[in-house]
Amino acid sequence: MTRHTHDAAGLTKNQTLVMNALSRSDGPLSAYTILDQLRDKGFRAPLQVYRALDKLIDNGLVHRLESLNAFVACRHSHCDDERTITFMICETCGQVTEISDGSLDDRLRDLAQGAGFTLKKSIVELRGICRECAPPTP
Amino acid sequence: MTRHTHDAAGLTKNQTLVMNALSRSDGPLSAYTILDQLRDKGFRAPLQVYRALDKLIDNGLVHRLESLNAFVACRHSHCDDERTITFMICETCGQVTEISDGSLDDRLRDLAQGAGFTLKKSIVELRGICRECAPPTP
DNA sequence: TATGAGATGTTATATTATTACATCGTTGAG
DNA sequence: CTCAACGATGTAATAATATAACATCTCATA
Repeated sequence: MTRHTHDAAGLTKNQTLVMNALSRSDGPLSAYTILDQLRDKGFRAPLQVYRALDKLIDNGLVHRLESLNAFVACRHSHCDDERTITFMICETCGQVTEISDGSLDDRLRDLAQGAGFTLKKSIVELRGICRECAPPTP
Repeated sequence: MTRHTHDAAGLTKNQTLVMNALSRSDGPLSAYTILDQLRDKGFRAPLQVYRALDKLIDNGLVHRLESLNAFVACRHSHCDDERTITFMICETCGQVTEISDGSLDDRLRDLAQGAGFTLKKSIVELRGICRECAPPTP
């Protein structure tokens, strides 16, 4: 058995707490927001959050949004793991949508390969206004 | 005449100093690194750097790298202004290469449109190892 | 049981970014 | 010409994000 597990995915106590905080939220959370939400569960220091986030990100359960310095629970069916994920971030409501698109992924790989660049990770974040927040069509 | 200009592009004194610091550098610089480089030119506070950066970014002369919290001078021929720029960031040497690719841009626009998302800005940053830093081909 | 790896707790500090407010220079309306 | 308005600047303080360093704890297993 793996160590200190507290749920089906084999997460530790802190990892589970952080994961639950992100899953409950309908949008991205900053590390410090998570910390505040978990103070009454015994969290004291940012490192407790950052350490859990690191593992969750390694496992693919959480994504980091670089342009927000914030984190979201992965909403994906995890059939397509190694593929680039495109995040659409609404600047009005804060909602984040994940898209996995094969042809985008292919194009990015081709671009990298064409430059002799060994691709480790692709970051794609689209900033704009989501359908719900857009002015209604007349 | 426009205000406080100090060079051909119509930049102010502080904007010119920050621009020059970035142009001299062969890689991205953090705002605080720029601040340190400009202390002997009279810079005292981060805000002097951030304000200049904001304008330079508005003008398209500087790009912000979201995954590094750092800034680079634009190396582009500015023929293609409104297009998505892809940054290839070498995690070994720190060099950053800009690529402007039409088909990538088209794909991102299509993805956004398909979701009813009004696209304001696309962030594409590829992390990996550049050709020069890669192990030599045997 | 001893031990080693990974998880955790805690304090301090580093790094990145913004708020708030005062001043100054130029411009343009009157 | 004067002065109001705007944009750039200067400065201090603080907010927000992230990591370093070190001690302790838990558990699997050798």
